[in-house]
Amino acid sequence: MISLVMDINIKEPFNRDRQFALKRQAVIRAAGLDFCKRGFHNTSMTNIASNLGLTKAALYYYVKNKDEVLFECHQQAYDAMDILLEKNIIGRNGMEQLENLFGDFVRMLTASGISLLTDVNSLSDVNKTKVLKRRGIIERKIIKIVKQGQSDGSIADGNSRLHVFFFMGALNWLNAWYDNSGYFKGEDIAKHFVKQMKMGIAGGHLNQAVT
Amino acid sequence: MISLVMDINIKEPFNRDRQFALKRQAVIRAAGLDFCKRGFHNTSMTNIASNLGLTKAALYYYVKNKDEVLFECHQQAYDAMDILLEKNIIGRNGMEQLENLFGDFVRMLTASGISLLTDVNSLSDVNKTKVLKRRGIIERKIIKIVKQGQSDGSIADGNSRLHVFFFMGALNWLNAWYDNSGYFKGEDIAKHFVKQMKMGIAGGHLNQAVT
DNA sequence: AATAAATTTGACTCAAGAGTTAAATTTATA
DNA sequence: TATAAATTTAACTCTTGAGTCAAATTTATT
Repeated sequence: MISLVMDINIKEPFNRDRQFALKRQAVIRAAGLDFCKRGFHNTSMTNIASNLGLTKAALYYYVKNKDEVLFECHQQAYDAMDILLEKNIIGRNGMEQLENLFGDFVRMLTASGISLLTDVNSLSDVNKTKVLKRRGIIERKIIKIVKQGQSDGSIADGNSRLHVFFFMGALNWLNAWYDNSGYFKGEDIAKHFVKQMKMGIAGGHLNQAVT
Repeated sequence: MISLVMDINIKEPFNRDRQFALKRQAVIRAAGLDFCKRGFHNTSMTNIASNLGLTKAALYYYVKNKDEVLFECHQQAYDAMDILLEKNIIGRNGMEQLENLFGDFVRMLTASGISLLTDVNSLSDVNKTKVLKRRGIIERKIIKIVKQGQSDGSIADGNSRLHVFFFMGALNWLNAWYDNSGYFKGEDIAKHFVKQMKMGIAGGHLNQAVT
């Protein structure tokens, strides 16, 4: 439906609404990195602003308050995860799906500048409820994949919830220690983590000897 | 060297220094649980005090300031981990040692009321340095066990640091979601987690088919 | 009973940081 | 050039919570 006469992309940088939205996104992402590195309460709005080369007043041109910023950080991460969940509904069996998904999670967290924050208690009550609800939904989707894998034999029996909590712990912790400029390259971590995740819960035909 | 005439234990409750120390420990532990549940900055000194049935002023009879409380929480966890590291230097091979150790970690965290906090950035610079140093030492001890396991063949090749970061992530995350009164019993989690940790990095003779 | 320790009461100081505002200035758009 | 959007400056208000303090009271110890 895109007309060839009227090129949309070339006008993009002149679309102010679009620019506003992009800058807002950048603000959230930068704030997320700050929160991840120093913690929500150890990061002031002034900090966030000056890390962006901005002023506190300018920051408030893009966001309502600090609570909204934290909330949007969570949303950003969950949006990304939802997309990856959508993308990875394919796969020979539960395990294959899970491998792709988990690898994508790691790649997303190490490459996109999106932070998977765990500080839910610093949110206002309303937003905390929303975030926990959404986290629960994502959690259940992952558990569903695991259960599917247990049905098709690609994933070992055992409490599916604990299976998931274990490797999602690795993911949450990754976000805390991972450093862009550090020793490990994102892709290497992804490969390693997928393998360790997989082996940890691989189905019976792969681990009869060990149980 | 303990004289049989002078019984030490029976006088214990009348030893004021000892009572003071015990109460102080209880304060730290209670604070740790609060920090774990709501976060350091979302827990006021008044909160901690009233959760103990005390008054803020009484709290300051036992601790110097809030920074000290957070610092001692970390110390408490690391003291416990050090003891478990000492206890588990035995074992047929690296993996067996690691299994015992990891299981003990889980049991300790689910049973003792000791919290493994991750908020290091809310500490004063001096204490943050101390905590990170100590965490590094413990990390290296665990990595050493893993490397030993890789030598004796009980643990799979691959970056030992990533091996450790993966399952220690599960441990840190456990502390965030575990709830005393919740669905899972500590011992069940321990058994499950040990298994999943083990399978994730089991040595070649156990997982040739999967690599 | 005398003394020391443990704790309460309640009022207080102080600092940090969120959030606001208005006016001036710069930058982009048409 | 005129207009609207983006940003700065700088000063300001308000709230929260850490930490202090002194005097009174309760509890344990000898």
